[in-house]
Amino acid sequence: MDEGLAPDQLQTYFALMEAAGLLQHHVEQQLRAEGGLSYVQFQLLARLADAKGRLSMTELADGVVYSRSGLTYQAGLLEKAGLITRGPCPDDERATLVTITDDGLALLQRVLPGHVRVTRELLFAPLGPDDLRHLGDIMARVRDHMRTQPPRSAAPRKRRA
Amino acid sequence: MDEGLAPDQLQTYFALMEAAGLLQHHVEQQLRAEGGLSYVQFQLLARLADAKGRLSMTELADGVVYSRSGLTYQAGLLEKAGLITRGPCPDDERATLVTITDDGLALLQRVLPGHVRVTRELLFAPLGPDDLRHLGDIMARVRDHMRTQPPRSAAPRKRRA
DNA sequence: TATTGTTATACTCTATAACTATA
DNA sequence: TATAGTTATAGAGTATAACAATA
Repeated sequence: MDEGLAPDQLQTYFALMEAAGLLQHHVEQQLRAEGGLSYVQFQLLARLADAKGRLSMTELADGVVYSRSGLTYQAGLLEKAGLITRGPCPDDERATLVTITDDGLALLQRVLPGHVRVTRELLFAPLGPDDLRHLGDIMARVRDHMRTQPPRSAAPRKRRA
Repeated sequence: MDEGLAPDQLQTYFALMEAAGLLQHHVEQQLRAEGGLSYVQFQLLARLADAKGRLSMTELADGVVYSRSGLTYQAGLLEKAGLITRGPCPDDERATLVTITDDGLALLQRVLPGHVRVTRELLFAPLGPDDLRHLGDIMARVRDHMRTQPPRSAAPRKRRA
């Protein structure tokens, strides 16, 4: 099996992508309806709430957004909504430190129950304790592996639509 | 545990979402670079290739796109690129039947090896045979469960950014 | 020179509603 | 009336490149 995927690999891949897509779609609907947030914005707020201190723009972007300007755009929206603040960094005057506001934390709290509800009903409902253990172990390993992969600068041919 | 998620559930959920996001991002880069296709377009072509016959627009949209006009837009692009054709349906004159062209099939073939390569290197590299079996079984069950869930018309409160 | 962040801009994609035509 | 598909249009989001300021 040097090239191509075995049939069970292909099925697993497609099942994973479809399930993740459906889950993300439902979660985005819930976040939008109950908090006016996109999933990216939710991720940024959650990351800021987790890192109780402040994060630089670069640290905040990591893994969530794939371009500098993309984060500047989102941070602009969140700041305008009063959910975060941006300020100078004492250590490095080039950097901007981002902090979540009390309103931001409150919004996160308001949105979380529904978020958890959707996740539980859609993802965990059909799984037993063993499934959960296996899935958590596997996905943690996969995620860690992906994080350490080089950005893969591949860009060979290019044609068509 | 009637409300909220256990810590291991939360970790599993986040690991799944991050891994799926990273995988999708890499796959999209590869598809764009080697075939000029978005992931949605790839899904549509793959679905058409799989269903060797023709599919109506509604059948084609199912699960991939969440609005009628979204599919019309994508189908317009694919047709303009010569990858699909649209024609009338004998059974139901309201419907449009979509077919993948030889060029569409050829493009799919050209893109598939790289697609498989990314998937193997990113998703399957860190997994053993048991992992693959577990993951395939779990995700198939989760996907099937999600498919049968009602569209959940929830849309309670609505505020903020 | 390299890095942090912003801005300007163009582009892709999606969703809503209005519309046509057929069942 | 309900359904299949298209169109018009507006809005959100992303990426590229050029830029300013600091390391």
